[in-house]
Amino acid sequence: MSKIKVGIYDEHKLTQVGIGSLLKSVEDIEITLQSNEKAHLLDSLNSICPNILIINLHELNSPLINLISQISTGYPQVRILIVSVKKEEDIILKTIKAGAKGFLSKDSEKDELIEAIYTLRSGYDYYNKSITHLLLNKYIHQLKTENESAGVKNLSIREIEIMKLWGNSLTNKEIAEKLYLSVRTVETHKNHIMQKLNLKTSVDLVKYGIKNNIIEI
Amino acid sequence: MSKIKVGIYDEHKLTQVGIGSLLKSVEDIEITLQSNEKAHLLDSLNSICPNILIINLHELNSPLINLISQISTGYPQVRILIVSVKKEEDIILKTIKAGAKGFLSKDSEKDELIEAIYTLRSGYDYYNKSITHLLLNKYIHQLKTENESAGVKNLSIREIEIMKLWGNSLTNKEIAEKLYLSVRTVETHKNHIMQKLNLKTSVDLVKYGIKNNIIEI
DNA sequence: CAAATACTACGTGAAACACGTAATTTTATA
DNA sequence: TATAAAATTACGTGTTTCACGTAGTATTTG
Repeated sequence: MSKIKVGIYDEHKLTQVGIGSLLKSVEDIEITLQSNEKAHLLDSLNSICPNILIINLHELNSPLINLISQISTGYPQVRILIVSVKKEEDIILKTIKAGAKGFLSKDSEKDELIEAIYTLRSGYDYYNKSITHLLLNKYIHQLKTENESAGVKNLSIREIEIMKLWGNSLTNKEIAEKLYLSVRTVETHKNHIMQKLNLKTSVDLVKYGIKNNIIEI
Repeated sequence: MSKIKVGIYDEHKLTQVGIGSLLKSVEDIEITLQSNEKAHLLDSLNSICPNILIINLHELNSPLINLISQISTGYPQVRILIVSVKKEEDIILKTIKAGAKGFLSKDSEKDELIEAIYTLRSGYDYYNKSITHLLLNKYIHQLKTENESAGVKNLSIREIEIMKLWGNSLTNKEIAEKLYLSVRTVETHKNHIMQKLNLKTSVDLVKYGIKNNIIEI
């Protein structure tokens, strides 16, 4: 097999060099792209297409998240590996959601970095141990305590109230009567809900409600 | 530190002995309780309180799930480790939800069993690698997007087919197009479904579908 | 073979939904 | 505090879905 083409993106030159030199000594790996500037990176990706793009994450800001999702959708062959000092849950989740295929914390060993690269190369995702733990715990926690509605905050109290009644199999008319509203108002609230949550069908709304513990299954 | 007190519960005596003899040779572990009968186990827990209770899982039935949650709530100091031939997702999830703190599949090595025991002893949860993968994948998948699955009884094949598509947020029109039917036929099928299941609203239908694994949440 | 079930489809009226407009009130924020 | 933003209420209009009935044509089954 030919060498694994690795790109490195790092907004700080110094640390970029660090990762670069770490990988230089590895037989199967060749660094084909190094960049510390967004525009330059995107430009380069058009001509040079690495198998793995290591993004050295210092601070997670929305431009960077944007960059990740831009690359992961625009260049799906390029698999993104995040290397990050910080390993807060929400950083990891955001990068994964944005399309990163792997996540290493900075305290990882060189061996692990290489293992991660190989793993990504072979099509799997890679998350290092501490992160695996983090994700697992979060997931398990979610499994165990099926409670609070977190991201539901965008909905107003009234909207949630109506959603609950509706999720309890009441018709619009019944909801209207119970809340002393016109049926049209109930409809309007539901329209707003659908718009806010960007849902297409009421099936989606039921699912959303269940997932967010607004609707009892 | 004193020895780790391990209990073994196994509805089949033969396999119980297997695990027991495996652990007998381990210095730090002492088997303080062995049982193959629910009532006996619960009774014993009142006098003997092991640190770890290994439950050898052959078949997951609701009495067993009940037992797990009973122990995990009634005797929180006893940390439950499931050893199971089967490693289907839903079995794992159910045991975790019920309060198991660890899960090993039967193809695990002795070393892993011991590692699991130590890990549980020190207060952490333990899930073996293949399971970790499973959970992680499920979680990550959940983070990224969603999909579909297989069904149940009363309903005809066609009806389930339509229910699935509908549960996947297709409109009647889209379903009709996909299956080369008239929209009226799709409606008729849905009417039949509602009648058969004796459901009042489509909210109920979504819930039914989810509960019966026809609709993926 | 008869009976039941499945699959197809239409008619009709009611309910729900999509999308827009809009007045009033409450809440945030510059 | 003035003003913008969001929440709550409601209607108009056209489309889609739902409830309930009818019905012809398979297919399965006792």
